[in-house]
Amino acid sequence: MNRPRLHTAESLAEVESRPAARSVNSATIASELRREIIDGVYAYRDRLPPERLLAERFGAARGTVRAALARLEETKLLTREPGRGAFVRYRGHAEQDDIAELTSPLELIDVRIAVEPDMARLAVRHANAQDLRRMSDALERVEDCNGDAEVFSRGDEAFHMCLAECTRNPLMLWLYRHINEVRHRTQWNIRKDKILTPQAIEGYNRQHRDLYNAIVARDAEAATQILNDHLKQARADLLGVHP
Amino acid sequence: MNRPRLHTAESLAEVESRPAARSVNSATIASELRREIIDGVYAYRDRLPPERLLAERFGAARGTVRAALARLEETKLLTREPGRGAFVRYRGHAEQDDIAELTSPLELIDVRIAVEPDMARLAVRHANAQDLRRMSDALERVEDCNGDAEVFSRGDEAFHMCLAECTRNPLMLWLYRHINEVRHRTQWNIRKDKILTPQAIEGYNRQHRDLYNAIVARDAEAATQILNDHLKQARADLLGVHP
DNA sequence: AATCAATGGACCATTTATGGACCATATGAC
DNA sequence: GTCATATGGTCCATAAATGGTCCATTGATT
Repeated sequence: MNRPRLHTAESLAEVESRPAARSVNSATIASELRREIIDGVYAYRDRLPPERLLAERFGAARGTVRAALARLEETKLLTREPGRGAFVRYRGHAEQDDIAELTSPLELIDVRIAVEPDMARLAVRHANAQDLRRMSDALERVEDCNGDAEVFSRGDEAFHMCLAECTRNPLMLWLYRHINEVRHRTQWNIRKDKILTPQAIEGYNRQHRDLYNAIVARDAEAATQILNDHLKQARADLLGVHP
Repeated sequence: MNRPRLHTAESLAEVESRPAARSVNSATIASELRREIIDGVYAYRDRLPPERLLAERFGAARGTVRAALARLEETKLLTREPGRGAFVRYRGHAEQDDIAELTSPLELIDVRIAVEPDMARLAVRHANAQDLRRMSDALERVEDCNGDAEVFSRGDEAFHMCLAECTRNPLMLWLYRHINEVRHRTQWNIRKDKILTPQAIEGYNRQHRDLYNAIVARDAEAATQILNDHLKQARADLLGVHP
């Protein structure tokens, strides 16, 4: 039946909900909304109430609210999209929110570049025979993906997870589990098909094999270098797909 | 969470025109369901209520709920199976073991050596003026420890935390918060007095100052190198106290 | 008097939500 | 096995919501 047609006669009842004294100017509205955004009243990617509702709430005209929103948009706290609404762009406290939702693919790869090369060094130092066997298994599985982006992606995750296990460092393993979780759950995986062409997969697999050999040979410098190249390449592929 | 509308005295005027006084949009529905999944309202492998029921609960059309569910499925929190329902795919991290208890100081420093040097590189790339100011403040505080190991230790934690914030990378920040938490809570802190002699503290502070200057100068290579030396020294000091 | 912000109203283009209907599959009762 | 029911998957035409824009008017400050 009839849906939200809110702003009808209730405006009369809302006389008290706001001070609504003459402090109705765009600046105060902007600062109040800014505070609410930073305080997390509206979380990252949440939609703010429609301009018409905000106008009612602040006892101001819609144009005034629009001026306030424009300020917040300039400050990068908001983005506004015609027909859709105003959305929070400010990424507040990662502690309470879903970290996978807050992390962009570029930020993810930057973290991986920071962690994994030296993780390979630790892996060389601490991997035992059983670790190497598991790594070899993972390597074969990811090489058997036949160019399927989805299968490769899962196998790749498992392979890198193996590397983390090779370090035999519980904290490192804990950290990488979470990195991998973010990687697995990041919504931008949509681009995978564009990035993971059969040729790209072949290249990645070659690097995987090289990395495995370096670890078996206990060549820490080579392993670090290979993984660094591997991730830098992934970063370049990520950037190259859009602009 | 974000219920801007307050349902106060609307009862009289609102005979029937509003089944649900919320701004119904697929994004908020998705956000609410995601929160419930992560909070464990629906556990791993649980089935969510049927779409038609959810639609009723949220006062939205089924299509709107479906849009929200589609989003959750993209981020791998759900799987939907025709004829059966929508099932939670997210495994809440059991967090059974306290990672701080499982980590030795050597393992901790190994992880820090892996993470922090490249973290400094990201900091150089992304720090803004406000970040640098905060870092400068932290630097002064840690330099004012007067050789007190405990005070230095806390200030040092804050300084390195500042560095993590300089990266402006939410995932990196999230990870380093946990590294720092482990560092703070690890019980092996007993050796601190043996390691953190006034002379050692002085040396560390010199490196801190150098690191800060390198970041201000946007010299990524120097910053990386300094932090690497800094942590390698800490590692050596840690090992040197025992053998 | 001039200026400037705010107001209130109207209209536009875009996007989303709605309310059906029908289908295919899965599950359980018989 | 058969059937009824429940569930997700799909499609469609319509309605509603939303930000973007313009404009004449008002009120306060300068």
